[in-house]
Amino acid sequence: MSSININRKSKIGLIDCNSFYVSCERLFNPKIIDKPVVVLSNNDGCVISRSTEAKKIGIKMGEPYFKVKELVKKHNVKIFSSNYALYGDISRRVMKTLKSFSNKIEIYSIDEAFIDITQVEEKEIINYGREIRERILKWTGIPTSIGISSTKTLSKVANHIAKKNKSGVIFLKENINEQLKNFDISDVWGVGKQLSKLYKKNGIDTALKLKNISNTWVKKSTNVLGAKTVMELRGIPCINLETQETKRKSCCVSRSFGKKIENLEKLKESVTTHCLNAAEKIRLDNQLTKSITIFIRTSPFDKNRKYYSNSISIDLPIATNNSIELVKTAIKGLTKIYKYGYFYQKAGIILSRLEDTNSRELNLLTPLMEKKSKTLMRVIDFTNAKYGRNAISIAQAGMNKSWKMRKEHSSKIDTASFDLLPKISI
DNA sequence: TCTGGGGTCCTAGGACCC
DNA sequence: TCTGGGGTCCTAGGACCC
Repeated sequence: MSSININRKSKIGLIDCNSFYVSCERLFNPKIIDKPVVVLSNNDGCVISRSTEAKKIGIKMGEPYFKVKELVKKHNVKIFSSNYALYGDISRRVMKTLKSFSNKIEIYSIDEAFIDITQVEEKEIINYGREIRERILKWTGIPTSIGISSTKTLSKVANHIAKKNKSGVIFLKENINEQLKNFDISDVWGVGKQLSKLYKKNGIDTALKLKNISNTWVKKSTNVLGAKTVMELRGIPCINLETQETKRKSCCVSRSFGKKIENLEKLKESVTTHCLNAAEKIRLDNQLTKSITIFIRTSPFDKNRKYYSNSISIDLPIATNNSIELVKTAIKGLTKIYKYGYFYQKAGIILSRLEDTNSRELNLLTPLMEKKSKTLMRVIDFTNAKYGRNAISIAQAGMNKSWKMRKEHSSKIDTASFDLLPKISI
């Protein structure tokens, strides 16, 4: 079964890791446990994870790093560049621990999962939540918060409250309205920037007011998702628990450059590198792509220069996951959208309309070439897995990569390496 | 000087057909 | 001069999430 129906009597828990990336860095660096810590996005661009101490200082989520440098210096905040290999690994450990409680789990993001715990009796529910927290902390070292209620949207609300609560576990059943009354509309799951603006303009500034809005109004003013959110706040489940991990439908690889680039050759290098990475990803999942999109843009923040952004989508004649073929197509597309005289800040590719390799079995008519290229791709993937990404690459990807992103604060922790484990002297 | 990256879903509107 | 209407399918772009 890939999806579990949630009903009014369900108990759905949302487990969310506290300051996840920061917590991961702290695992390997006990000295920073009580210190203000932040983790930066790729290219050391924005703040994407903050410890409680860092939040208190006034460092905001998503803020550009250069804007908080003063605060960082003043309060001696510890800074980390992001290390997704590490976070992915720790995330798998957390999810595995969670599965020791139940298989009725939806892994919602790298640091969040829904769990169906309907079988647990109401009077036991808080204790059960505590047990989950304790086990995850003990087995992985990661602190979590748990919100429990009868719909996903309400358990999100509960989780939000649990984050600010000492116990870390909230069961939302009685006095829901009391809680929703003080719950800001923009913190409701599914209500983003645009919807917030619309709701606030109409005097709806809390979750309770949204809950009590008329069905006709919400359907007329928003879309089905808006209506679902309202129903879910009322305790009427509209969103199922997706227990089966599905394959991705598209695959995007893009990066900002460490410094802006003007030159087509350098853009080609980066697009080539992105293609190789994306192709490897879909091969790993046994997928083929039927369409590739290439996009480039200059910085949207630079008010002194003219903005340029363009993309092109190209359909592949036959679904493929062959790196070389994808690179060739991408370069062709890039050449079409490239304009001389701009300082580019970012480039990327998207593979879409992905399908399973199995859906297209090789048969007698399959050209020999295709079989050969499959073998070549397998060898490349194997070598790169063993000797590090890009051990084998193609010349087009460039050797010195002067456009490479900034990563000045990396903890360089590799969970597959013994050398980096803390040493104990006896 | 310096502003992330990778996804999903929905919908309006165009293309096409009869 | 007059220039339908209704249906389906597809896609780009927008909104949302973390």
